[in-house]
Amino acid sequence: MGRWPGGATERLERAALELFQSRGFESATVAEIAQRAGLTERTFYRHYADKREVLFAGSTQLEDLLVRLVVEADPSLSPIQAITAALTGAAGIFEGRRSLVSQRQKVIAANPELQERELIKLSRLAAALAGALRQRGVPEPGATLVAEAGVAIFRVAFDRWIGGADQRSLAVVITDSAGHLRALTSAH
Amino acid sequence: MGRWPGGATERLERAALELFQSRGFESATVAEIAQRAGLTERTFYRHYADKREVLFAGSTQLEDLLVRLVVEADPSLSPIQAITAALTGAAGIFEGRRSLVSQRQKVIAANPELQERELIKLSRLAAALAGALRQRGVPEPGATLVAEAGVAIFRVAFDRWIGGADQRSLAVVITDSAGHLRALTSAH
DNA sequence: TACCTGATGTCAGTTACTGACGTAAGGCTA
DNA sequence: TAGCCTTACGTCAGTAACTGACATCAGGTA
Repeated sequence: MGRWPGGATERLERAALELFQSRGFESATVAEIAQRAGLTERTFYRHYADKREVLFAGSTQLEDLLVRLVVEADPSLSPIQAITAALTGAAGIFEGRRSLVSQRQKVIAANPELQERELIKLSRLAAALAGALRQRGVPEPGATLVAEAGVAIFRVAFDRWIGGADQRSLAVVITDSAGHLRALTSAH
Repeated sequence: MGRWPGGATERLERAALELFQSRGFESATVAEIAQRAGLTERTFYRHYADKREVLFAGSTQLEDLLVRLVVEADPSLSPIQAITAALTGAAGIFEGRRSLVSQRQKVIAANPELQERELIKLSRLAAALAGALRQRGVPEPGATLVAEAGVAIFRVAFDRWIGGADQRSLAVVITDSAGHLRALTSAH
C-alpha cells in the first residue's frame, strides 16, 4: 500500500451518501464530505466536477454498457426489442445492491438540484441509445423515439423495483414495463 | 410613477438575456445583470430564486395556461386530442416573438446548467398536464403517458419552429408533429 | 399627522468552485 | 544507485452565487 490508501472515490461516495441522508444535500458541505473520507475539499473536486456529481459517478458506466449491448444485440431484433434486451442485460448492475440504490434514490427525490442532474443524465442516456440504434441502421426520427421510449420503460421499471411492492428482479420488471408500453401504443 | 420605476422584472430579464448572449451565461455575473437593470444584486434575488431562473420566468404562465386549456377542452375529445388542442391553443404565447424566443433557446443550448433547468421545467409541465388529464377522468398510467407524449410533441414542434426551416406557424407545426407521433405509434 | 406596507439598498457572512503552487511516494531509466 | 517523472494529494488565495438582518423611503391608510 502506498502513501495514499486506495479507494478514495469509494470513500468519498460513501461519505457523501451518509451525510446527504443524515443532514440533507444542502446542509452537508463538501468540506465535511472530504473530511469524513480522510481527504480535503480540493481533492473532492479532483474526483468530481461538482458536489452533485458524487452521486452520479456510475452513470457513464451504465451508459457505456447499454450502448455496447444495443450495438451488439442480435441483428434480427427490432429496435424496441434491441433496447429492451439491452436494458434487461444491464439490470445486473443494480441487482445485487438494491438497498444502496434505494437510499441514493431517496436522497435524489428529496432535492430538486439532484433531480435536475438526474434528468440531464437520462436525457444524455437517451441520446446515446439513439446513436446506438442509428449504428444498427435505424433511421431518424425512429431512433430517437424508440430510445426515449426505452428510457421511459427503464424509469417506470426502476421506480417499481425500488418501491419494493414488486418483489421480482429488475430484469423481469423491465420486461413487464416494455409489454405495458407496447400494449398502450399498439391500441387501434 | 412612484419612487421605483416599474418594470423591474422586464429590465432584469432583458439585461440578463443580453449579457448571456454577449459574454456567456457563466461569465456574466448577477451583479452585472442587476447593474444593467439599474438595480442591485440583492434585488435580483428578490425577483428570482437563482441566476438561471431569470430565463424561465414565463414557464409557470405557460403551465397554468396549458392546464386550463386541457381541463376546459371539449369533453368529447380523446386525451391526446385534448392535449394537442391545448398545445395549439397556447402557441399564441410564442407566436409574436419568435426572435426573442430563438435567442433565449440559443443561450440555453450553449449551457448545461440551463439545460438542466429546462429539463426539470418540462418534467413538471408533464406532471401538471397528467394531473389535468386525470381531472378529465383519464386513469393512470395513461394520463402520464399521454402527457409525456404531449411534451415530446411540443418539444419537436418548438425546435422545428425555432429552427426556421419550417415557415409555418407554431400551431400548425404542433398539429403536424402530433400527426407524426400518431403515425409512428399506431403502426401494426 | 402618524402608521403601515412594499420595494429597494447596504452589509456581512457562508459555501461552491477554481487556479497556482508545493510535496511526497513509487516507478523508470541511465 | 542516483536522478527523474508521474500521480495523487495538500495548501492557499480568490471569485461569485446565494442568504439573513437591518435600514430607507415613497405612497396609501386610519
